[in-house]
Amino acid sequence: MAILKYSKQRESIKAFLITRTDHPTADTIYMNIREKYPNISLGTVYRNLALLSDIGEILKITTGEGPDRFDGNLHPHHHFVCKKCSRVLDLNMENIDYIMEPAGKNFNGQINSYVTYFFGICEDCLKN
Amino acid sequence: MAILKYSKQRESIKAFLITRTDHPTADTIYMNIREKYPNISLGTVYRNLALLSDIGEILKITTGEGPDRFDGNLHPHHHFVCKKCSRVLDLNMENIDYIMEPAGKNFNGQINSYVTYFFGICEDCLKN
DNA sequence: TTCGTTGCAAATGTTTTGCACCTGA
DNA sequence: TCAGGTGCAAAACATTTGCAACGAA
Repeated sequence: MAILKYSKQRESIKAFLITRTDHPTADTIYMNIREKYPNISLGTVYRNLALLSDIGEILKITTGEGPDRFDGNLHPHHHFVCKKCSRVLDLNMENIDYIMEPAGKNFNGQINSYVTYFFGICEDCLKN
Repeated sequence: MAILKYSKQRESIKAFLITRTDHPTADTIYMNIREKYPNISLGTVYRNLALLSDIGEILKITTGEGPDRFDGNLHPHHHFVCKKCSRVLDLNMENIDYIMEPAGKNFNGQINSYVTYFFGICEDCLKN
């Protein structure tokens, strides 16, 4: 990978993601960054989101429901997706990395990582 | 949901998926079904894949790398995605449904299901 | 006859890319 | 200076949808 140069757009995307816990989509990020940098383009947002998630400074969340979402929280955690309102919530659960051990049994490839998404109905949707 | 009527297109998609263990994409399925039904349209393939996965007769696999894939194997299992060749393989591993228990702790919503994808390098790619 | 299903094509939604210009180091 | 970054617009992709005709029950 090439050497990174500073860019205020990239910094601002990263800074924005750190302030949010709702895992916004590229478009939501674009709308928000535009308030500070009205000329930023959606392409730049996508390019930087891809770059940042490639180098592990943010997380890309692909749930299978709707567009990708992004997360600035690097603390290891898993996500819950509400089937009703599509909200994505952080789960405060114990580490389950041990599931990689049974996954590697009877398998001759090399397992390096995993993702888990939990689905159901969120607290708010249960009430309404 | 409305009452289902028989359709040879839908049957043939389902039958095709049962013969495959490589989790084909909608487009691959389309290409293959076309050999028997040259007039089938890609829209019909997508409609039936969505329908079949809605009623639980097939599985939709969204790994975050490339287009969705589909699986006719309903036996509970998890998938491995090769970061190098993008192949999706079945993992023959013990049941890990117990991870839903820790996931539900400290969480007030209702968790009904989960998916897990394991990533790494497949056996073939390790050799080459 | 009814209503789910299909083929076709157009539209949609999301993401990527080419290119000329800009900017950080 | 120069490679990386940006804005813009077009393109690429994957998927969905409207509609008139078709076909199963």
